[in-house]
Amino acid sequence: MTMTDDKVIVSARNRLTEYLDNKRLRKTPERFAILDVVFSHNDHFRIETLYQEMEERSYHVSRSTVYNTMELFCECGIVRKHQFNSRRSLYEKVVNSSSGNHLHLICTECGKIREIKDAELMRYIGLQRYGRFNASYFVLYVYGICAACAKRDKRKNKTIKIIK
Amino acid sequence: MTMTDDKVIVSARNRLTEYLDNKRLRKTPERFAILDVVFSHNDHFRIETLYQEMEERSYHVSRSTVYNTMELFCECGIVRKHQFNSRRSLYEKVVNSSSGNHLHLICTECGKIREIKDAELMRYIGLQRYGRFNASYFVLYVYGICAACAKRDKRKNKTIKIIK
DNA sequence: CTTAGTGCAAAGCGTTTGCATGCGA
DNA sequence: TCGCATGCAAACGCTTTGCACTAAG
Repeated sequence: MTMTDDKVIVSARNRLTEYLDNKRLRKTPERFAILDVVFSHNDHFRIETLYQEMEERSYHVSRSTVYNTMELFCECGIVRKHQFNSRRSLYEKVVNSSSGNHLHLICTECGKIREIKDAELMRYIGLQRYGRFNASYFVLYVYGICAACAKRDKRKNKTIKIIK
Repeated sequence: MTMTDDKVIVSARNRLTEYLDNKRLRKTPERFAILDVVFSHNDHFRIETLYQEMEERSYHVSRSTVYNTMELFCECGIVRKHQFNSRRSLYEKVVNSSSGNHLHLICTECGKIREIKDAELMRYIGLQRYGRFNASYFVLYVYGICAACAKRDKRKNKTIKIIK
């Protein structure tokens, strides 16, 4: 079930090539260079991070190109864009059709994001039908308080009570 | 099960009052005036819209106050903030604990958002447990192509084929 | 009387846009 | 050659911030 990193990136390159062929778009070196950097990440990443990493590899691309390319990747389905907070977007690679359909636990206090795999729940959601709406993928965000923050809050509340 | 609009707003004012009391925050007239405008909406709305509507009512508040207040309302749980696209945030009122837990169908082509109520699915998701993470609410976004866009795409593809 | 809350304007910053240039097909 | 892509810098627009002032408790 699990692919090696090598196979994952090769598969992604193939998917991109196929998509570009279908849409009659150009297979520019920039697109494939950015794809490699994208797939070196195993968690969420920012646009700016990608840009910096490209610079570190001495492969210069403009920020515009990174933005354009990430939009293309989204349409192609090899990455997914998230808007957890208003300021900036976070992206994540999509290894296979089911890898993107996980749920995110988002702490409303510290903002930390944890991914959870729940195959059964995901299957349940995936089986739903929404009339004439043609669903391609879905995202489940669960907001709440993470264990660390809950612990901290508890301590703080105790202190306050003692002071009073 | 359904409350009249009057009861909904009264209930919201009470919830706000209680929250402000607990947190030892001030019950300013601005907060309650904004609350009224918020609850005049039955769908998603923007910050700027709230601001304009306050002006129309000849009740001037600064944009900062609207932003501050909406953040307070989020913490209080009477509104929910959504980041469907990167540009701006959309808000919606939360009438009761279950009203916020619906799913959003988001068209990736035209950006239109439709809300769906699926009590069974919502209950199923709500029953899940996530270890030490204390879940308070969740949001399900389903991305895909809406009926209108699908129709338009179909037409367009036909035309292209004919031309070729 | 204290200080949380408000108003205003400016700053911040991720993202988009316009246009000249470059390069894949 | 054609026009999609890229690079660069400026513009954009939502949101945040700093500071003086106001008013709730």
